[in-house]
Amino acid sequence: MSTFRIQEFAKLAGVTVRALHHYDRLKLLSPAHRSERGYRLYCHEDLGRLERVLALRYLGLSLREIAALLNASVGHSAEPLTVTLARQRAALGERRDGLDRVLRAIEHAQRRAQDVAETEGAEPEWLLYQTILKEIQMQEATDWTEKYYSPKAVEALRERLAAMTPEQWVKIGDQWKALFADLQSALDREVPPDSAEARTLVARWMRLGDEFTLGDPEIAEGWRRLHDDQSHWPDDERAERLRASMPKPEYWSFFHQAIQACLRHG
Amino acid sequence: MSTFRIQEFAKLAGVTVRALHHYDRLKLLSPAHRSERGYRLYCHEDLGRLERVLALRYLGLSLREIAALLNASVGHSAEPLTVTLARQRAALGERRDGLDRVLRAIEHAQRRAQDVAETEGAEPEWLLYQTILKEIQMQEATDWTEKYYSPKAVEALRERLAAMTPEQWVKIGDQWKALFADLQSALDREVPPDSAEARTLVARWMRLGDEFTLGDPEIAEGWRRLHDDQSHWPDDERAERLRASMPKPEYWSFFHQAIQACLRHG
DNA sequence: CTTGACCCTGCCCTTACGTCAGGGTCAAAG
DNA sequence: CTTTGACCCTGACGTAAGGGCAGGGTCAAG
Repeated sequence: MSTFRIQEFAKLAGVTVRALHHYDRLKLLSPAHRSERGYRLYCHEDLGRLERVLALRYLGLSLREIAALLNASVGHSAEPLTVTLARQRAALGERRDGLDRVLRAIEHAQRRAQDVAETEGAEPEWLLYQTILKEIQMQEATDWTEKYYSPKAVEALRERLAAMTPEQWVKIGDQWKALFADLQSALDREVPPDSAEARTLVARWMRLGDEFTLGDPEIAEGWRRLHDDQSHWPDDERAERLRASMPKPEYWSFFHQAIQACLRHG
Repeated sequence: MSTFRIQEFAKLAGVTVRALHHYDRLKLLSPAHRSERGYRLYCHEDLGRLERVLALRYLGLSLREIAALLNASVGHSAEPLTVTLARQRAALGERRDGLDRVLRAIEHAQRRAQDVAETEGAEPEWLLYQTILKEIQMQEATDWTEKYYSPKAVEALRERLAAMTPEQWVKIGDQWKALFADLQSALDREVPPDSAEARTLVARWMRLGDEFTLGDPEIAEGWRRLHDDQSHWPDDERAERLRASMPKPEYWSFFHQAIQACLRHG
């Protein structure tokens, strides 16, 4: 049997010498023999294994997964290849969809940039950022949250999102954040709920709420359900962000106290 | 102005505390102030900058690129945002296309696996590997190499690739590799070009050549042009692999010597 | 005997953070 | 006054898949 030194073998398979070193150290592909001086000597059979490695690497599997798969055939077999294939297909499909969304966001921003450049000449870059941010928010807000809204509300929400310009959307988001910041500040300073400041905060809150729901009770109801069911939200990153964009319980209680104080005082 | 400690700020923006530490160390987003005990204190303005950072991160820019963009506005301006947008769009588009190719390869392999399972019951996994390897080869062989082939040859090649089963394709690749290995071995052992062994190697070479070109002189011509123009190949990774799948100059010269010896000896 | 082309191992570098570890700060509660 | 718990800091190490370099050994040819 003819053997190959590492460089020849690397060229034969189209990989680098360094990668072969790496695979050897990971025990993913060790050469059939070593020369008496320690040189790696690969044989033809090693080429077959390497090609299997490269095939799986092409599919985006990690070297650890590849090792598990290839070593499974000799002994304690793990997962059949077909299952891995299906899982990887799903994962890659999600990644592609994510890329698609980002691409759509870029295209959207580019169109807006062009419009603005044509009409005004100047290029306010913040418009681009707003466009992208809107896209992020939309993506984060969808998915599993929909199950809290009635079908009619989902429909209405979609229409609303599509109809709003990014400026409006981002402005609303900013206003909520500013409101939360001011509420936090009020809580920190222990502003009493029956003060004038508290009343203005309540007024802002209610105005913003109307701006979001636009008076649609179905949307308001869905949002309330979504908010109240936080304990059942998935333990997800998106959930975490959504949680951050929700008023905290302290804010709610301050809000209620302020309203009641307002009612009492006439 | 109200300020936020790091955790509040992180929740407000939907990122982790550690990420904010990271951005601070990279001087990508440093808080407006520090408390006298060293606590980071973020202000409302920082939130705007952070949101720009997150928008660009969503587009897949590296933090280094983001820093360059955001710091460019204050001082030595670099590249306008629109240019970055266009470049990133192209890059992401390529990545998505790559994912699409991988997904198609997986689907292809899955279909084959199902066919085989239905007809034979058993599941020879190497068939799946072969399917994937074929896909890799096809992808690597396309692109810029086409310009060496005449349009008719390109057409013929496409048809041929589509018509061949993966087994055939992979088998041919393996046979070439085995041939190269044996040629290398013959060269190492200084097998004379007029020996019987050399003659069988030449015969294998010619048979394989016929199997690839299937007698189409346009394909053979294009392949020769492709081979002879290696000095002008792009300095690409794909080119490197293709180079590895080409017979080396020594092989060619051995091949010629053997043929001439064969002609002389009758 | 030297030169040049190989080969080896081991260590540090990359991205965008996560994960401790060790130690300081601060407000409320005992 | 001290403790407790919730914060905060910095710094070091780890991640995936190798790239790059350094220091040193091997081997064939000139």
